[in-house]
Amino acid sequence: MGRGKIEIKRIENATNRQVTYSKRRSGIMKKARELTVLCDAQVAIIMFSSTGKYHEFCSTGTDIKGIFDRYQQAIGTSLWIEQYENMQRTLNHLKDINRNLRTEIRQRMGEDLDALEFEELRDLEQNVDAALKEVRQRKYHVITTQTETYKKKVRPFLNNHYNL
Amino acid sequence: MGRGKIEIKRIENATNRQVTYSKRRSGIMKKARELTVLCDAQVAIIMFSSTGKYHEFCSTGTDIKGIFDRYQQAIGTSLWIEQYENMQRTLNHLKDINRNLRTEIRQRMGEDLDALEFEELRDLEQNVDAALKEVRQRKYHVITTQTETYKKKVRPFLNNHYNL
DNA sequence: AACTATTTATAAGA
DNA sequence: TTCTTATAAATAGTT
Repeated sequence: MGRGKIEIKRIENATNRQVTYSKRRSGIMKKARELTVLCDAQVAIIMFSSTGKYHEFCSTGTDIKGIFDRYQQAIGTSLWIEQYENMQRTLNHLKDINRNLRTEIRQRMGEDLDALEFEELRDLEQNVDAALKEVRQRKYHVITTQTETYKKKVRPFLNNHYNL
Repeated sequence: MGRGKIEIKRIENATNRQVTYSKRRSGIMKKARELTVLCDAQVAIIMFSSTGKYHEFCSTGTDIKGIFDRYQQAIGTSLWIEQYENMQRTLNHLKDINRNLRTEIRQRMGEDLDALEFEELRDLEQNVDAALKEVRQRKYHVITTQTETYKKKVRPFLNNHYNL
């Protein structure tokens, strides 16, 4: 398509090569844009010229990263997707655990007891009662053996910074 | 270019859309191949049709990953490392929280008290003592108001599955 | 899948 | 570089 037919092989003249690159690049980008609109497709294009300059195209509603993510899922060879999803699962698991732990602590502080049934309350009572005895015993032990001055450090029982 | 001019907007007929996608896709791929040869360029293309099928093009001498790596270097910022490191930080933070919460619970159970100093023990004792009163009060409340039969559900106080 | 009338892209020239 | 234009190439509608 042009004044003459050309052979598809490397253009040796550097200037011509750059001009052709520029023209054909914009041609491909236009075609890509049309394809995404006409056919409701997602397209990502990355180009590097022989001089090292890069250009990209990406269909609207996503980005290069999004399309590459999808690509990796499609071919199954997830280079980092798998690791990412693993982490996401672990993260959610940890959040669940932390929520449970905080509930446990609140109940051990005598809060949020409405959700507990009688048998649970009975177990909790016995458990807290036993704990209280342990703490008192330990406190007595400290009083009778410890001689140094105590630091003023305050323990953060269920402080706000425990929440993520 | 065809029997008639078309408007660049989504083709509503699904069959036509697929046919056009197929034709134009091969057109773009051909153009991309020609560009890489004529202009000695590197090109990567990823496409997803509206039906979810994917196709790719990549210039010879490299691969999709290679071009995306180069792209990331070109734009100077890794698209994925950042997100990954963010997650890693969040994960470690959650693990710290989790560890603190479990320590708190153990101490509220009267375990691992050796690390506590006198004032901490005194606070803990008061706290557990107050909690015990709350639990007893609640248990009494349940006994005197609840009439239904209690389910046999066992609460998992600090069960193993709390650990990650 | 093929065909072909048209539109579109572009090579070479200005 | 940007514009022009003759010609090659792509493709929309059809079979």
